[in-house]
Amino acid sequence: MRKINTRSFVRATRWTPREINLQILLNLVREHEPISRAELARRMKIGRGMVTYLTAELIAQGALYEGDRVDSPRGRRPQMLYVRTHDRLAVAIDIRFSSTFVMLTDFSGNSIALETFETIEDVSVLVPELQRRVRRMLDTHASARHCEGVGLVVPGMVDAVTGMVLNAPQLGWRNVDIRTPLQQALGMPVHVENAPIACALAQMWLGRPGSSVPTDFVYVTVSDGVGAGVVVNGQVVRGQTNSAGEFGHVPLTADGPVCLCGNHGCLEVYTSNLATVCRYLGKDFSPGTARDLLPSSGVTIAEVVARALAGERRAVDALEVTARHLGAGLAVIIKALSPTQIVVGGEITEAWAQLEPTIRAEVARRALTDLAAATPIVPELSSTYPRLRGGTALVSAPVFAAPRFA
Amino acid sequence: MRKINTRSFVRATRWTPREINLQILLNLVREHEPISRAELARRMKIGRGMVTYLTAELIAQGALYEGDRVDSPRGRRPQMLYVRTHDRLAVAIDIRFSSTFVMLTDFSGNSIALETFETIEDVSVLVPELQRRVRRMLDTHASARHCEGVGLVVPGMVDAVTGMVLNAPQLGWRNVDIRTPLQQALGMPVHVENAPIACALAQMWLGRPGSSVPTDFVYVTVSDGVGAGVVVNGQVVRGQTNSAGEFGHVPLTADGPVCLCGNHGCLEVYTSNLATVCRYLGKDFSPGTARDLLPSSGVTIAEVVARALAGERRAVDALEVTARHLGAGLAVIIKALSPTQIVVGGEITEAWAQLEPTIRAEVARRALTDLAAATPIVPELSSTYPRLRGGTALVSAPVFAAPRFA
DNA sequence: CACGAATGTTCTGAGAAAGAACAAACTCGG
DNA sequence: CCGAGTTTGTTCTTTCTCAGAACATTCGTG
Repeated sequence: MRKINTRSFVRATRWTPREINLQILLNLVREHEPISRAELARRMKIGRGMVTYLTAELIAQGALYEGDRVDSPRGRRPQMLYVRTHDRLAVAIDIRFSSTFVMLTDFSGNSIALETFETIEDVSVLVPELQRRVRRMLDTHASARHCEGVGLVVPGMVDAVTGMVLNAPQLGWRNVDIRTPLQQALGMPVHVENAPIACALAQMWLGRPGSSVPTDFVYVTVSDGVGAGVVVNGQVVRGQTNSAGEFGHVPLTADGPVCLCGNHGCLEVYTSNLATVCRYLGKDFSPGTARDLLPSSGVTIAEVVARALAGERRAVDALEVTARHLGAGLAVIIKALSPTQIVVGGEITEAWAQLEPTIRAEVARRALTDLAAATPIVPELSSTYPRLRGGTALVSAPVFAAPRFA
Repeated sequence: MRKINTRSFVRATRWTPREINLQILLNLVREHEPISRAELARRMKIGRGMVTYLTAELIAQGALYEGDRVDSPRGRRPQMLYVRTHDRLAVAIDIRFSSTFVMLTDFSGNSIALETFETIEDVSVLVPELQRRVRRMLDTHASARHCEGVGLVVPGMVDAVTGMVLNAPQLGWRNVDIRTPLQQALGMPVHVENAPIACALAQMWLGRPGSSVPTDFVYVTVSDGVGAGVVVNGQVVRGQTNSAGEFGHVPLTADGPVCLCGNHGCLEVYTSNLATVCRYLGKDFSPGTARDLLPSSGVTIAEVVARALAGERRAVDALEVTARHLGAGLAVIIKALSPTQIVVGGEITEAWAQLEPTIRAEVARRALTDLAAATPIVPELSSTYPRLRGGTALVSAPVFAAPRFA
């Protein structure tokens, strides 16, 4: 659902319908490709002549391309249209607590190359390193295909307009501008976004063709912290201070463990990967100790999940408790926003089969209505690199999303 | 911020810009009235000719009217335009646990007549009673002015499309259709809406002229229950199951008193009027006893507020505790949505001066950032009948809100 | 190989926005 | 009292896009 904001663009001009129709057409192709001009005309209830006119412009822009003619029962065989994605590239970068991932993808999110290195927190060192790696990747793999931008995903709040990283505690960044230097170094547009929002955008714009764009859902990321990307009426919710979706710091209890944010009993202190690992190790979770404890113990969340899948009792129990609290957190989201769907991302989703019954039961127990209790909750496996898909979406989504009118 | 949904209306036609511009123009007049054509042209950055053309249509439709010419320093004196509200009427009905309010208002929410009677829960008795009262009101006070509809506000979930009351526990209504019979009885359109959402709509569309339409805020109602109307990107959030905004049932503690919804420690069990009165009376709050206890004790929330204002220690303390928990609840809303403003409605706002410091302190203590902590929290006094204003908004808002394209 | 049927293109007309030109109404200064 | 200057509001012409019809293309079929 794309919107035209009649407040920010002051007026509709003679070209407004044209821009709207171009947008609708592009999205119809995106959702139904391959699709013929005649079919588009039927769906949009406009003449085929108009479609010819509009597609010509989109083809000239390089947004669509014509495929082969395809068989049809009778009459002239239709010429199919496709969204041009395979030769338009994007670089997705995911900066996390310990590792940084760099992936070269095409516009539909298909991986072309992937690199990993230890996270460098000093921006003045990080930017040249990224520059070297991205350059090399493009030289090696791009082969004449054009890279249209970089999508940088960070664990923390980001200003939507300036791209400033306002606060990313895991990286120790406060009011860091990485966009400007990286943009200069690489000579291409750089988009910076908070991880859950980027993941939500990927859900919207990199979903399977044929499925329509989801318009009311919440993407919950469970990693070192717990965050959420909220989409309402087809628009990402950032809030006044770019801090919407901080469901990780919703309190579940008034007297639980202290969280990094200073409050007691936040969802995050029960369900973050740190908390789960601590629980597995039999240690009390506390924000101070966890950071030091975990690396020294050598146990990672992936390890805990693997052991749970192998049937180790202690690991299963630790995840069980995480699932129960996560269910409580999701129940809050359902009460607040009543989304059509909740997508959960993070390492623990690899054990979804074991977690789901507990989560569902907890949600059902707390839901206000049967319908709310039945809210679909689906996992996105971390093996599909959701955050890197989010990075790609940062570059490719603006092509499909609502046009901005000056 | 009005939106045009490019998904539901399939395409933009040649008349789309015209409809958009009519909408923008109408809203500019609404926000800046009185305003001249020349000023509108400057704001919309279009020629004065276009404005003449568009205003002519709106005047013909009866949406605008021309006022007097006013003085200007030099040149031809501009002719001011106004939104036609004073001779367009609406009936607002607020059905509450004990009393039902019926108000005849004009389109800007000015009260013309007000009646109250004891709530009748049986719809087949309620509808004829409402019919009698509305008829009489219109006969007595309308005097040639046309009543364009009824806005009915109920404490509970309402289906946005059908107008069915899905669940209103205070009235004992489940899947009750009051819209159809009332519409037939009165022969005018009836809009049914959940109270917090209606109040939020009133905030958007019946705000003081000169102030722009707020686009990201939450309206929290504190009465027998606690609910919220959520507005994001200029659109009301209803959620999949029409149950968005149920912040009253967000848990503050895991082991607090049991709520009507079956869970422990909901915001509502600490901050609803029932809870506050129970606390004042020194009784433990429990959903079963409260309903019976309060009428028999004869103490109302208004009484408690009055005694607190008069300085009675016990009343002040009871409200203090309510305020602290309310602050905790608002903190959850701020984390979830980061709104630009929170509006609080309900009887307890009459004691706002005493409550505010406590609420603010609690919000600040729990907020994640300084900016979030500074989120404006403003009261709407119940003496201004916010729910009835909401009823009026149900009728008048569609005139200003986004047009629907077939 | 003519015919029907479907797709895709081209052409003409209608209607709205854009903007220039014009009319109206007022102030101010001589 | 009158004309210059200024601002508002109206009218008229131009321009550009949508709408829809007519036309061209390309297939299967008898």
